[in-house]
Amino acid sequence: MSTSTNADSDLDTYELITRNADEVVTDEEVRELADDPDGKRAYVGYEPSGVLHIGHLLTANKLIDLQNAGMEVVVLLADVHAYLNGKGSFEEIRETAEQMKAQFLAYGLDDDTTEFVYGSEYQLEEEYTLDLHTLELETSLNRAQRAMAELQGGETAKVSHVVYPLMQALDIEYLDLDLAVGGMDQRKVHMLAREELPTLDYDVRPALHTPIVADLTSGEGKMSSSTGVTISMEDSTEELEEKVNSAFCPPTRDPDGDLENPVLELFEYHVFPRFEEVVVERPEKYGGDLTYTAYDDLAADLESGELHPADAKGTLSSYLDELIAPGREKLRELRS
RNA sequence: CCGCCCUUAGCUCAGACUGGUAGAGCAGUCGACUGUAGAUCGACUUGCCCCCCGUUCAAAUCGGGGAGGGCGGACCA
Repeated sequence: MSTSTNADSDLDTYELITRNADEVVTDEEVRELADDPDGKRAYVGYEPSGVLHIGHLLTANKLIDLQNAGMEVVVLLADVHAYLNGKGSFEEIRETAEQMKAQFLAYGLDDDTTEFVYGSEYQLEEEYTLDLHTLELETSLNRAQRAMAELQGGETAKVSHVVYPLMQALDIEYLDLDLAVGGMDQRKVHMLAREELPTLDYDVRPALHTPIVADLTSGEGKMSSSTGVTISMEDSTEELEEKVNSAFCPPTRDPDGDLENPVLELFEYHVFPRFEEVVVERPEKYGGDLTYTAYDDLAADLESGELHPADAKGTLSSYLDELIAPGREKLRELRS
């Protein structure tokens, strides 16, 4: 398998750190980081879940970029946050967190430069708690509400839901970070952190936000609900093929309306960052194999008609399968 | 604590006044058409009608109790 490390050598550190990011806050701060990335700490917080899905893997790709850039990575296994969100008992949450950790390592996070931290290791201590109460005092309910995660259907807003983002803000200080990473859905949390940490005399850290990939079947962007089909670590090769094949994929990078092309997005954010070379295997009657080393070339060919969506899909599912295979194997071990 | 309103398909909701074991839109599934998907046609599926007790030949519907959710309870009045 041709997972890349060397392919990134032609990118400079700043480009590597920021590639595929939707938003960098702020550019100057991140450039400063890029000047001397060694030993700098970046993090993503995840609510433990037993099986990783494509959304987790998108931020994981970014973490791998950051490791390749020389940074240290902290993965917060946010058990206390999960608890606040009603995800079960601490025991249950820990168990899924351990599975999550194993899958991240199988996926390709570097064992030596990745630190996995449980929230409960420090979030229940007195100092943290008092800081949290200070933040509660400083933050309007309205502000916290805007930063909190969207509620699931039928769920009622609880006090825990507004405490949640405040804790995320504090984590950035307590984990001693230099960079906060998250999907675009986390931007309000990070902005809140940037605004409020100084009131506790803590430093402001830059943030980097990855895109939210459009819903596979509809192509609808950002707001895509959790009802959609999602690719996960436990998908079999066949399920993966089926899901990718049923994905929305007009032969264009920019479909009408607010829609995105999810197949292209998956190539851009999941395949090309991790493979030096993408080979489209095609029967002779359709023109034979094609080889790409850059996403833009593939997208341009899809647009021009040189690459048919059906061939793009077949290729996509086989590369995704390769990415997922180690984690799938790991899950099987864990469950046996 | 008090008052009013809500709870029916995965979702948004009709149906309740005038009891007769449930409907629409969207979603979903399957075909047709496309070398993908979508769009478009064609077909199809979906229900502890929040729970318990009662009235009745018969309860989603009426009565009582309970649970969950929403809104309101200074002045203007």
